[in-house]
Amino acid sequence: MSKHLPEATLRRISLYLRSLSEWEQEGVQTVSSTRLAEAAGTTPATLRKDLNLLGSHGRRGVGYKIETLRPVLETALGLTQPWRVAIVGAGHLGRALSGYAGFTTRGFEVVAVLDASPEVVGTQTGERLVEDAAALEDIVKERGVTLAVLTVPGPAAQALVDRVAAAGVASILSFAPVAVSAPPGVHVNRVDLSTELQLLAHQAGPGLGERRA
Amino acid sequence: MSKHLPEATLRRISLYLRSLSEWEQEGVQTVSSTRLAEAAGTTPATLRKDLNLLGSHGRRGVGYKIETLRPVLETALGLTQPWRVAIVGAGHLGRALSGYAGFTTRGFEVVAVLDASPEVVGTQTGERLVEDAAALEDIVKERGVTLAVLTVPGPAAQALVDRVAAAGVASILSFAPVAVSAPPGVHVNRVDLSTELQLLAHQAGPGLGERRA
DNA sequence: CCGTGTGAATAAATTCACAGCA
DNA sequence: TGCTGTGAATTTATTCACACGG
Repeated sequence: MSKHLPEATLRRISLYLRSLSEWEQEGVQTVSSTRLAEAAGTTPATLRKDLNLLGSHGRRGVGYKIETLRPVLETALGLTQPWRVAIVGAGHLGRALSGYAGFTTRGFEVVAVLDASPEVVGTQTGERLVEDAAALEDIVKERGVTLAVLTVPGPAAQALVDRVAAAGVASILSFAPVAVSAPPGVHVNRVDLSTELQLLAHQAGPGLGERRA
Repeated sequence: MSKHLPEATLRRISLYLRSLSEWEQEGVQTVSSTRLAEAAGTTPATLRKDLNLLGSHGRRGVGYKIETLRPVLETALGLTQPWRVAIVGAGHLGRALSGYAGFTTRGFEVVAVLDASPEVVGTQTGERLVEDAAALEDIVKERGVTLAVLTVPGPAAQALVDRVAAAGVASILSFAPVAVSAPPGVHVNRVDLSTELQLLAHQAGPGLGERRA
C-alpha cells in the first residue's frame, strides 16, 4: 500500500476523486470502471490498473463502492491531514489563487498571503490581508505552514524557494517560469502556463497557427 | 522533421526555448547539452535525444549555437505565426491571465476577454474591456481567434468548449476542474490546480501533511 | 580532449485479452 | 451475464555507454 505510485497514476487518482465526490453527493453508491474512466478522460483498463495498485476494492460484476473507495484514494494522495497553505506573491495570479475554490474544497486551507511590495501589503485579497513577505519565516512557524504556493516573478523564485525550504516547508508549488533547485526532501512542482500554451501551439500542427478568413 | 514528437519532449523544448532566449539576450552564443539540460531541469542525455529528433544542430566538442537552435525549436512548437487568444471567463483567474506577461512574450496575443455576467461585462481588465460572452462566435470570426483559454466554473466548461470549437477554434486550454470532450481535430489541454496540489500532498509522503510544533 | 550523435539496454506506462467471481 | 483482476504484449520514455568529429 505504501508502494511507490507512478506520477501518471497519481494525477489520475486526483481526477477519480473529484468525480467520486460529486457522485457521492448525488447519492450514487457504485461506479463501474467504464463510467469512472470516462469521467476522468481515460480508459477502463488504465483505471483498473490504477486502483489495483491501491489494493482490490471492486466487486466483480458490480463495480466500485464509492463510500469505501474514496477514503482509499484520499489516503493514497496524502489528504488525510489538512494542508496549511501560504501563497507568496499577491499579484494577479496570487490573488486569483487565494480565492480559488479548489483550495478550500478538500484538505487545503490558505493561512497566509504574502507579498514583498509595501504598496500591496495590507490590502485585502479575498478574505485575507496581504502580509509582509519579510515575516515569511515567522508566519511559517507560527501557523504551521506545510505547503507554499509561489506566484512571484521568475527572478525572485529561487531565493524564495530557499527561504521557504529553510523555514521548514517541504512542498512547494511554483508558477514562476524558471527551473529552481531545492534541498533534498523538499518537493517543488511547477505549473508553467507558457509551456501549456506552446504545447497547444504544437498540437494544432507545427507551422500552423493562423486561420485564413 | 515533421515527425510526431513525444509530448514529454515538447514540454522540455518549451523550457529549452526559454533558457535560450534569455541567454541570447545576454549575448551568449553557444551552449552545451549539460548547461542547457541543467537549466531545464533534465539530463544531458535526454536533451541530446530531444534535439536530435529535430535534426542535428550541434557541433561536437563545442555545443549548440543558440542563433540556429532557437528557430528550430520555435518551428517545432508551432510558434511561427502569432496566436490570437481569447480568454473566456473574467473571474480572478481570467483577469490574472489577461495580464500575464508570458502571453505577450512570444507568439501569443490576447485579443479578447469575455464573460457571461452582466456585472462584469464592460469592466476593465489589464488593457482590455471585458466583452459579452454572448458575442463569442462573432468575436472569434472577426478577430481570427485561434486559441481559447477557459477560466470558467466547471459546470460551464463543456458548453463553452462546444461553442468555441463550433466557432472554429481548434486549440483550447481549460482551467476548469472537469474533464471535457471535444470534436475531432480540436485539442483541449487542461491545467488542474487541485491536481497539482494533491500531487504535492502525495510526494511529501502519504499519511503526512502536518508538522509537529 | 570535449561534447555531440546514437544504438542498445532499461524502465515506465498503456493496452490487450481473458480468466474468474458475484 | 457483467465487470473486476491481472498476466502478457506493446508502446513510450529514459538512461547508458561509447564511437566519432572538430
